[in-house]
Amino acid sequence: MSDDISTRLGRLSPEIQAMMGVYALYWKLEESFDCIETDLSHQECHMLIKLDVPKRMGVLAADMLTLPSTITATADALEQSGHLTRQRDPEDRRAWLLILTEQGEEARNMLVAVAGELFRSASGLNSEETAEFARLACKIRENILKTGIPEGLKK
Amino acid sequence: MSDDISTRLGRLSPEIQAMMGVYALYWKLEESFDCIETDLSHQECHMLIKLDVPKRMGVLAADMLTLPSTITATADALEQSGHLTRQRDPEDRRAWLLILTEQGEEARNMLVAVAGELFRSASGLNSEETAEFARLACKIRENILKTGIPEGLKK
DNA sequence: TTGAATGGTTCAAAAATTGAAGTATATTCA
DNA sequence: TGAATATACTTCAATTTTTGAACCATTCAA
Repeated sequence: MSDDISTRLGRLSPEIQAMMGVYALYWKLEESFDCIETDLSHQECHMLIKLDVPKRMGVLAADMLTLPSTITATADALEQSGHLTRQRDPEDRRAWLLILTEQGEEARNMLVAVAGELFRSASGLNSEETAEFARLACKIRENILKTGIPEGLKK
Repeated sequence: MSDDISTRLGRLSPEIQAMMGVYALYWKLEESFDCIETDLSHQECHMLIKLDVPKRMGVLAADMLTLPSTITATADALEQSGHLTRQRDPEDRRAWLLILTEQGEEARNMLVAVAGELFRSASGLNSEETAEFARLACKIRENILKTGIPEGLKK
């Protein structure tokens, strides 16, 4: 039964296999986020996890591949709930730096711990495989942050 | 500048590094989907790609970790646009099998080809790394399809 | 053959995302 | 210098997507 799945998957190109794995993992992780005891939205969780150090909103928008207006909404919510504060970037007073409060730090630590646990149980990989997967994932992430939209595919 | 990113990422656990890579890749791929010349929604693209062989709607719902009602809506749209047909599953007449039409097959082939290209350019991995990544991704996907929600995290 | 379970549908409410127009600060260069 | 342009973020209304509860039809179990 599950061999069926394996054999069918085997016939797909490695790229599509990789993509399907990524989608399955993403969807699973998102689903699991619902189970975390917290009243944060998914987008709010993502932002908290990304705020390991203060960051500009524009940087977050680029990183999360979303529009500035979405970042504004999410930051508003997190500011409202006391998880972060806005502070003008002294380097460029047009920009805001988002800075976690103590409460925000606590929430972030909890999320990072739970997310790590989620990855372990969702992926089922051992620590060696996890390390290898992480290595490639980092490489991919750096490539994505470095490059824009692939040529020939712009709107 | 980008060393900054690398060093910061290096301090995070492999699990979180893996997750961040997965999120970056997922977001990038979704963004790139917008650039594909087609009037299919993302969910419709996902469904087409998953329909390498006829599948029940329930199977798709489980696979895409979404609600039956979402699958119904997506299938309606794809049926409307002539990409697939519904056919009662002879094994269980409550269930529908979703079967691609010729037009659906064509669209799927195009999507699979473009998606492969997207993965290559977004990830920046060479073919050896891609194969390794795909291997782990398949393993993860199988684990996810096999297991339910991780214990202790149910609502 | 009746009651419970399963596979899918409907539809209205809720949530998330978009995009265009606006404010404030920076930068450019005539 | 200062006028024009670009950048960083905000606002808000419209669109899109997702959710979830009530529902119908078929199957399974006793």
